Amino acid sequence: MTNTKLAPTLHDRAYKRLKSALRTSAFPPGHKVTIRGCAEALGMSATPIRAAINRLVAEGALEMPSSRTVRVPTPTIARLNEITRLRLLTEPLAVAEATPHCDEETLARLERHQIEMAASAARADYQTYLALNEAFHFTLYEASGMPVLCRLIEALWQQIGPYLYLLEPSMRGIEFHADALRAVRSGDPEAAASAIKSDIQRAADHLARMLAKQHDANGGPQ
Amino acid sequence: MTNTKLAPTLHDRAYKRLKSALRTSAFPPGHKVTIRGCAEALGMSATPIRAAINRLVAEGALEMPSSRTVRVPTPTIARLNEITRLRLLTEPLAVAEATPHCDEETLARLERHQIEMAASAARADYQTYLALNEAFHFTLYEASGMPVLCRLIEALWQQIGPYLYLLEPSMRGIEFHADALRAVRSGDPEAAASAIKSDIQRAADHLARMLAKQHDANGGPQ
DNA sequence: GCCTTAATATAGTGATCACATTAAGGAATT
DNA sequence: AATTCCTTAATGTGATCACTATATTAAGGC
Repeated sequence: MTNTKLAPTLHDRAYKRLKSALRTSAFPPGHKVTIRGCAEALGMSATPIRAAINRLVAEGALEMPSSRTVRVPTPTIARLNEITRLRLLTEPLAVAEATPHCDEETLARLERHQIEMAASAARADYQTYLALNEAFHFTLYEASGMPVLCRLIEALWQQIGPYLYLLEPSMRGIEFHADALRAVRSGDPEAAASAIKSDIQRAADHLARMLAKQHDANGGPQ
Repeated sequence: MTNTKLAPTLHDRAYKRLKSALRTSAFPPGHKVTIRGCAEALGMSATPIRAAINRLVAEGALEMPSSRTVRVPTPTIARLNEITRLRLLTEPLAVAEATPHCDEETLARLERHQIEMAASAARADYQTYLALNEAFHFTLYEASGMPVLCRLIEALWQQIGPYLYLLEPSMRGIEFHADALRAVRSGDPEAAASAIKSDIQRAADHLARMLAKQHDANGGPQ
């Protein structure tokens, strides 16, 4: 019992730090991610960084064009559209499946998340808002009892990480969460799925608008 | 231009070897996979093995219960059912999307794969049959132009690897491939999707039957 | 002045080593 | 004979080092 704090390995910490950096768009799109660079930045050796980068590449959060270079994926409208389609396919299924399996405790946690989300939105605290949004969605999804589906959705979220920061100025979507919560409470899977669909669609529309604006602000291709 | 053969790194070779071993059920379910053991078996150092194992864990092909042990996932009926549902959700979509985008060359490749599949089935060459089956499905899916979806489906296939060998005695499913091919040729997305659905459902039914038989051959739980 | 080529810096690949932790096996005691 | 404790073997973690390939830059020639 010399040290009870060493349980999370350096691999985990490196992975979480890098993942968080990607989620918050700390690296610009197309940025080259190097092992030695990250190692120096995070103050650890190359080994845990290597593992973390490998994992993120395997998950699709980073791309490896030439097996020699690793970089942050560049947002494209086509990619965003594809991910949105896949989210619309998978997440409503998770919600519909979760609806009959939701116990009181899960419902209470969802409610709490939703209330705190409204509070953080009022404070314009974007970081907390995003974290709570993720927590709301995934506590709901995990109630489906479909772990493979949950991992799959997580991978999709990982891949829209670089886009998320574009949503900052809006911070809407809570109303759809309320709809979903009501539908789950009354045991209506289709209504719950539909509410989540609206939530996803709204976020995607907003992102597409932002991306298009930013795209022709850069003056077209090349 | 001294050496043109070194291009595939040891990481890749280790990954492919392990992946193939899992695909062909070379390791029994629940088998403990150790870094040093694999390193000695594959005749290489620990470093590439570690990366390969990490990647396979990230992809869900291996599971890591205690961050200290890595093992081959144990097949359960619930897991198989979930993966089947997700396959039925995603793969028909890929086929329907691929149908209008299939050019002549892709169609020719699909036809060739199908013919060779029939030949390998006649020879009872199960390894080749499985490889060609995979090739058929993924050339079709990749014609959809949805790379994220394709990666996702690949992850699902990875996770049914330990189950596949159970299918050995049957080697059916070519008829659904023929249906799918016809539907794609005539530009009917729904019919193509439906054919793939039948293919998946048939394989799943067969697997479930085998799994149930093996399950009560082991005499219930414990 | 531009293109080509060589040299250097940078970064990934892979091996090896030291350390910590856990699991297993054997021996001793009850 | 069974159980418990201690020793030892096995394994993952993390660091470091040597090697190699690639990219960048500078210098020389056309």
